[in-house]
Amino acid sequence: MNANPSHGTPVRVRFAPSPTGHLHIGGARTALFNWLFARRLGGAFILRIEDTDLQRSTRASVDAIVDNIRWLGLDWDEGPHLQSDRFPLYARHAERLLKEGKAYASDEKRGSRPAVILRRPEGGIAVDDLVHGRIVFPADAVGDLVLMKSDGTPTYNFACVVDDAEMRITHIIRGDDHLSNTPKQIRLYAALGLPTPLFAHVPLIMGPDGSRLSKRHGATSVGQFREEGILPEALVNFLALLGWSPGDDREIMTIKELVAAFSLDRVNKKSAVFDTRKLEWLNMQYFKRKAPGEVARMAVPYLAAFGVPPGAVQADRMEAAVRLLGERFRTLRDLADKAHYFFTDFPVVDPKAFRRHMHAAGAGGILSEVADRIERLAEFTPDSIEPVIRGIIAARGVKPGEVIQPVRVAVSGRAETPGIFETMSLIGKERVVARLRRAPLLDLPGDGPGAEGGGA
RNA sequence: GGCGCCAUCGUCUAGUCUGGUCUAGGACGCCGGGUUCUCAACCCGGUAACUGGGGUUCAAAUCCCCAUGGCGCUACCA
Repeated sequence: MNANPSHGTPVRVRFAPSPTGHLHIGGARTALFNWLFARRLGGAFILRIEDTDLQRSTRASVDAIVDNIRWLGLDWDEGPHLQSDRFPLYARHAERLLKEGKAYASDEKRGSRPAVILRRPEGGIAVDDLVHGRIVFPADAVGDLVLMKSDGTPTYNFACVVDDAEMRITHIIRGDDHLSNTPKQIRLYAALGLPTPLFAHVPLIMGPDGSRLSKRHGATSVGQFREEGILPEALVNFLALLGWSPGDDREIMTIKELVAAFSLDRVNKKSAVFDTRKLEWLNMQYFKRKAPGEVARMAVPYLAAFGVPPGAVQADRMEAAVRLLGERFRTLRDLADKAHYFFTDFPVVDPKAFRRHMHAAGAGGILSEVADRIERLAEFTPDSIEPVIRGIIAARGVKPGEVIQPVRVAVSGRAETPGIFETMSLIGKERVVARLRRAPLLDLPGDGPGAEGGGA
């Protein structure tokens, strides 16, 4: 049924999003599979924008999608072609089908002209899908098919088939949601007298509740993960593992390794649930493999959301903060949140941490003692700070945490930070002392009873 | 409703095509322990799955049928 491009024929695949919104995670995965397939086989990856729906398509969406595909590192060999530039082509093919009697003009008057409709096929249609195998559709599964709408624009199925044929696409790799379109399209290739490409329908990506991934599941666009500070290589790696696996136990794979290992016959049939936690874990794995200086540079723009404008970030200080934080962050946004207090006069204070450690008996006294003793230090290094704190712990005969935790909260605003001596040292003596002195005076909202609902 | 697709730990998956080597492997998460100034990381240990029922066979996660469930499509949207 399907044309079978011989081994010598160069592979040509395409990604054809419709520019009615952002680049969806499912679309990105489809683009990635197409790209991996093309690169693995030395073929061409073509970008085509399906903007036949003039009402819903926007220029901004085209730009955003293209930008995010580039960000993912998926370079294309041709395009982006816009279907809206190709309307005469579709009209020409429709005209031909009309002349040949394969299509008829609708007698229903809806727009300025009659719609062009393809006559229903005689028998059933079989699809030989590269991931599903042979699928047979009964004859009545395909009815008459509108090709050109009354407004003169082509329908999706028609424009798609004309373009895939014109662009000599050899393999159509797309989501399972297009499976039921396939018999219609095969029917169209036949009517057009054009060779039918091979099809590979990849499983859909679902939300945690098992329904198709959509906005209500939270972040679902590539742009949103980008804004969170997910690395493109981590997202690519993660997406590659959704519906495909290399067949061994490898999970952390570079783009190069993915290209080398990719094949359509290892693509799953079952839809996959998108697990943000595993994506974040993978993201951290990529941070671990990067130089702290590079991570620091990437994180600078994210600091703004925590009150630190890019101009206020000293590069060496940020790099030191990244080294100190180690593996304590999973996204760039997360890193910025955990590093902001190295750059501000005072930290954003977590009320829970404050309540827990600052209200402990003697906390105020401890903080002022630490401030007094530390202020006299000539050198403000981890090695000079530690004996002072240890000395106070010993003199009071308390557990280390009873001193260190109040200090940690006063100095960073939170109950978890890297080692306290290193943290204090990097923040700097002046700011540390000021924070220790101010903390006991703080009166945090949400602190007292009834403060929770007190808006008005 | 009709048509189609799919079905292994909570999640991603290996194993299914080419039945035995699977008392079903790995990873995320979760739980416990170690380390420790907190958290993270790390190390050790643990939890947890072949949807159900019928066949076929000496033997079924693997092959066949039915049921059930989930999802998709059912537009002059894409």
